[in-house]
Amino acid sequence: MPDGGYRERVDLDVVEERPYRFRVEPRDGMRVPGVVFASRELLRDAEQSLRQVAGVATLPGIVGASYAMPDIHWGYGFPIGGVAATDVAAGGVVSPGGVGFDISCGVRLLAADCDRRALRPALAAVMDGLGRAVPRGAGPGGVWRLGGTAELERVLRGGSRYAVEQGHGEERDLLRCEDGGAVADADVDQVGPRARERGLGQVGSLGSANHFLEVQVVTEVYDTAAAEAFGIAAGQVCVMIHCGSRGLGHQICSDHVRAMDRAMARYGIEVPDRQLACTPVDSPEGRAYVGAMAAAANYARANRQLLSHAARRVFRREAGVRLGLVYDVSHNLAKIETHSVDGEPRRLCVHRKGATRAFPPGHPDLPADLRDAGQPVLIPGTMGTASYVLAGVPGGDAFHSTCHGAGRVMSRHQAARTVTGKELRARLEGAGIAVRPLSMRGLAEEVPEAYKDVAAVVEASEGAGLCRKVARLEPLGVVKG
DNA sequence: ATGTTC
Repeated sequence: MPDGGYRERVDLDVVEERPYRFRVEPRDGMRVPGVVFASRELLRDAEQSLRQVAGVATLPGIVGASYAMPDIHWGYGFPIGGVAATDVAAGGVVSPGGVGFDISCGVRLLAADCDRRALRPALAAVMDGLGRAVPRGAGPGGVWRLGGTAELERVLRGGSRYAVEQGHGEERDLLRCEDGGAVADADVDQVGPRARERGLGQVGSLGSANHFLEVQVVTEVYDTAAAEAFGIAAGQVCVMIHCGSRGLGHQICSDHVRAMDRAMARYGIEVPDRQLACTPVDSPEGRAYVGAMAAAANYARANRQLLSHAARRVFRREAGVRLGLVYDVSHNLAKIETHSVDGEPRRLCVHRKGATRAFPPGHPDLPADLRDAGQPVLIPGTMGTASYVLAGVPGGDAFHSTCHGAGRVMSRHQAARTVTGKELRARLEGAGIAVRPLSMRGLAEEVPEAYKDVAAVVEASEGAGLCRKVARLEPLGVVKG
């Protein structure tokens, strides 16, 4: 793997254009400016990430600006929170670093047909059941044992749709999934043998780090009409699932970064950081990555579908409660979308890395019952803190994108030095939050103080005109790797 | 994020 990272350069010229919007003036090969939506407070110590915004602005075919969301922080090549669109017909590139290692990492929210008071007597049994039913942590293990590579290929092509066809969900679920539960352009031939091997045993598993399954309660509704359209109300119990494509997506990213790093020179592409490896979307290497990435996207969706199904079985058995899907959306993905550029419709490759698509009300790709409210945007908070449901807004900037969550401000090592897992568990249980961790070390690494304040991220996103708040949720129970 | 450094 190329070992990149920006070298120190002269300071960037960053101008506050208006509240929650900063502009990075073009220089040093930048083809477009940088535009960062954030507060001054959220940009504290963001120098490295701003340099990454500037680096992304040098990519061939980039249009508009190199954008970053309020939860911007340092990532591989692109900043996490980065959004960049390239013009496919004008030699625009696709870059695996613009998607990230956890391809199609995302969030799914289910709403229970009960409120927190009704669940209370069964909560401990539900949490115990979830603790047994939800595979998690590093390495293999998943709720679904795939028959072999042929069935893996059906998952890679069919995503949530295939999982539902096999009995792991309801037909209605697919109406509430981005892209109906599967993207169409998966090319399984571009998924290498190691990725396949790693993917075989992990369908239906959370993974580790900031991934979680939480039982939550809606503690505040900001937009009653949108909340009603989404099927949530104050006091209602929900289940939020945050996970991605596990080792399969990680391996695909590694494989295709390597291939592009080797091929780039042939296309005459130079980038200021090897981690920005890319080739034109319309090239053999570009098409190969896009096809493999789409396969990983479907894998991640099937993963969330299977975990939903596992949670449903536990809720039905332990509490007689039914879970309906609110929405499922990714925050690490590149998609070919049509957007207006200088008044002309253009086919763009929109990279969203730690950024969520946020279609406005009336968008034709939204299901009819969500058309008036706009697309639900699901923001997972840090363990033990609040999560949010947002909605897309008219005129949303950055190709209809908004934030994805709280960014880390403390390293795992640093975090684990501030508290033991045992202490943190006691603190959470004391606050009325049931915890079912796999590892105490892993729990300590996710101490809330290791992250930015998700409420500030959401405020800045709304203040920047990228989305609006619909509801706030707080955890009743956490299942973690 | 990740068979947490091929």
